[in-house]
Amino acid sequence: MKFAEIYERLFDEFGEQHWWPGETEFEVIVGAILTQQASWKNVEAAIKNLKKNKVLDERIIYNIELKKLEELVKPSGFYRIKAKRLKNFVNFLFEKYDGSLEKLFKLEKNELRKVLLSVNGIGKETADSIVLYAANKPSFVIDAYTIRIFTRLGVLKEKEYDKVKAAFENSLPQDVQLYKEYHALIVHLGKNICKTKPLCGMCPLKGMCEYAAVNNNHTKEKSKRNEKRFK
DNA sequence: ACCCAGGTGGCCC
DNA sequence: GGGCCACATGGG
Repeated sequence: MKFAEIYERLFDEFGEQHWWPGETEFEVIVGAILTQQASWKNVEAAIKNLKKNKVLDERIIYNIELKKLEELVKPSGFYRIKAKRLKNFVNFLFEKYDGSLEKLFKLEKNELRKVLLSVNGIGKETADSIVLYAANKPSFVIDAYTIRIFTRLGVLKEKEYDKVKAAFENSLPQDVQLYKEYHALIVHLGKNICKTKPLCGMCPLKGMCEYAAVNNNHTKEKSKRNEKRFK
């Protein structure tokens, strides 16, 4: 019930987010893998390297030497493991779908999600990002911001990925464009406003946000981290 | 000198 | 099923 209202507020405040920035389906997939726990700025640098060297292509990544690929994706961080993950994906694509994204994307969305999850290095968020932003099928993407923000809002009790995903999908029409925009707006809010401190005065969700609860959560999270760090 | 970023898998209990 | 950890670059 609240999910639609929050979307409206975010959209009114921030407008179209123009996600995903990738030019091709494959570029979206590469971006989805490289952006794991990395800033998009760093991912852009890595993708730029791939483009400059004309490597941003399924078959070329399939054939390229791992060491070479590692060098190119280095700016995105975790570069050895991410190079391996890109290889894992294209290996999967060529061995099971003749290297054809078109064939892969013919799968029904839940089936597509399932096979993507079978690739080592593609977890739930990456799989959903690929289903939604590359294959254009309505699979709501959940990330750390989504769980943090909606828990603080009191809209969510559950923090488990699949349950959170179901909560969004059961409250919204199955609309690819809406799912794309909503996730992008949540990330925008998380990055710019709800990051380290709840700036409720500037937040488009003011009035829905329990300020005290938010503050308490922050304090708890901080002290828990500090406790760990100083031990 | 910290902290954080559009996570994931492996290992342990 | 949950808690920890490694993975690594670039920016605040």
